[in-house]
Amino acid sequence: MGISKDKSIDDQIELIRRGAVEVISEDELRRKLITARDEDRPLRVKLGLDPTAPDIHLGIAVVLRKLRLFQDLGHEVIIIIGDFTAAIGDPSGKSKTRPQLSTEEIQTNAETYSKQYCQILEPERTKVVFNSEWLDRMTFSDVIKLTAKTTVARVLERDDFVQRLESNTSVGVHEILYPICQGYDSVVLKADIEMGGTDQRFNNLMGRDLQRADGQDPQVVLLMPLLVGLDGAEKMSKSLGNYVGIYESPNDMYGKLMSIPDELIFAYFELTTDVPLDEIHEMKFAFNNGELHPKVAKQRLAREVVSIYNHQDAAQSAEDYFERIHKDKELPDEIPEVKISPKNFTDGKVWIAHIIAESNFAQSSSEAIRLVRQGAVKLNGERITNDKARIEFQNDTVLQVGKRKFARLILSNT
RNA sequence: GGGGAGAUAGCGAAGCUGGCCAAACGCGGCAGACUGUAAAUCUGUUCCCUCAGGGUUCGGCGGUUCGAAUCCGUCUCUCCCCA
Repeated sequence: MGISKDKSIDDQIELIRRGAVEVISEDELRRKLITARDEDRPLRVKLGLDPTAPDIHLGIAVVLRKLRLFQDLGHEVIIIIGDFTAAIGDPSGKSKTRPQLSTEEIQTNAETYSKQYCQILEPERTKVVFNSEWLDRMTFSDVIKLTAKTTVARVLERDDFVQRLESNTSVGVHEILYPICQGYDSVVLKADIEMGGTDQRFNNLMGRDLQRADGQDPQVVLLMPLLVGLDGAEKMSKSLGNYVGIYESPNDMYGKLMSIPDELIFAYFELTTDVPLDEIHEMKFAFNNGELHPKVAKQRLAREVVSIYNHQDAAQSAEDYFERIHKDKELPDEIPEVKISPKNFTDGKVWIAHIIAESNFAQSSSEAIRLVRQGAVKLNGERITNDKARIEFQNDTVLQVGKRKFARLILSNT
């Protein structure tokens, strides 16, 4: 398995550039690609993953899929699990100091990652390393020598810190070491290319500085945009809950994709599917002329994405399902069962708010009462408006809260 | 080491001449209407408790008082200025 020779360097660069925000620098990238081809030496493409949120979603997939492209072009991918750096907490894009993780948490998260990235990457061409391997072994004097290679002004020039300093928020000393750690990873691995989201710009550039200081050819930095999440506002992230996980069921995935705001449709096409750019531009043109209905465009998007992570026919059945539920307003096929404990029963009757709270559709019975008062609650399709209602409990009653939350109620025996 | 400012519900931010404060307002969240599932818009809601009532909150602890987010003491944390 050698370096791809059936694609011209220009074609390769075009593929690499798809969706990318910035390549630092394209000339260096070209040079590296040429050398790789001529010497038949794969490039070492690095990606650091922070093992904080273990579920891989479409946002991270944007970068992973680009790595897959490099593999397809014959290069080597190195995933760094930032187990050591996670203990520091990446300050990128954060307005606050991040909580530090325990080693056990990091370990479990890292394992989950390893299982999941195979969905996108070719396992046999992917090397996974933990940066504690070298960072943990450094002595204090090693650290001092390393930090001497950059300056405080350099580190403090990044936006996150500037903003935090200006807004009188604390910046921990350990946090300014973060980019240095990450940059040092590149030195140790002799990375040719480092991939990342735009929020990694500073960290990745630090890698170039440190590599240069070490006499290495600095890595090319390839930055992908941060995929905007389902809310259309914030970047997709697990903690914000605006994400689509690549391991989600086709139905969930499809449904979530149908809920993105219209403005995001084409960015999603570009970043999360393999639909050729020409075709995307045609759709966008038709969309702007009012010839292409947004819903139709989204359906295509949802089908494309679902079929990347599932079998072919999954997309179609997810679409049928979606139409049935949302257009025809039928009940979903699979309604999760929720066990209701009999402890709150009197004479076989339960207070409606108890059921809602027990189904986890409300955090407290106060919240449940509010939901009832707002007309959000239905039992077997019938709206309940009396918040004091006590209902006669029957197995298989379908509880609906809001538009999307369903549960089939089952009496538990405890 | 010295001087100063501050910590209020998920976030931001009022209140701080003691009672009318479960605490303004904005954002976010949730729900209803409207729709193409959304978004935008409008409306309601947003500590807990079977709730026309009750209970626990305003960094922690203790005190003054009939009564404290509001006054006093102390502790913890953060920021700024000077050295």
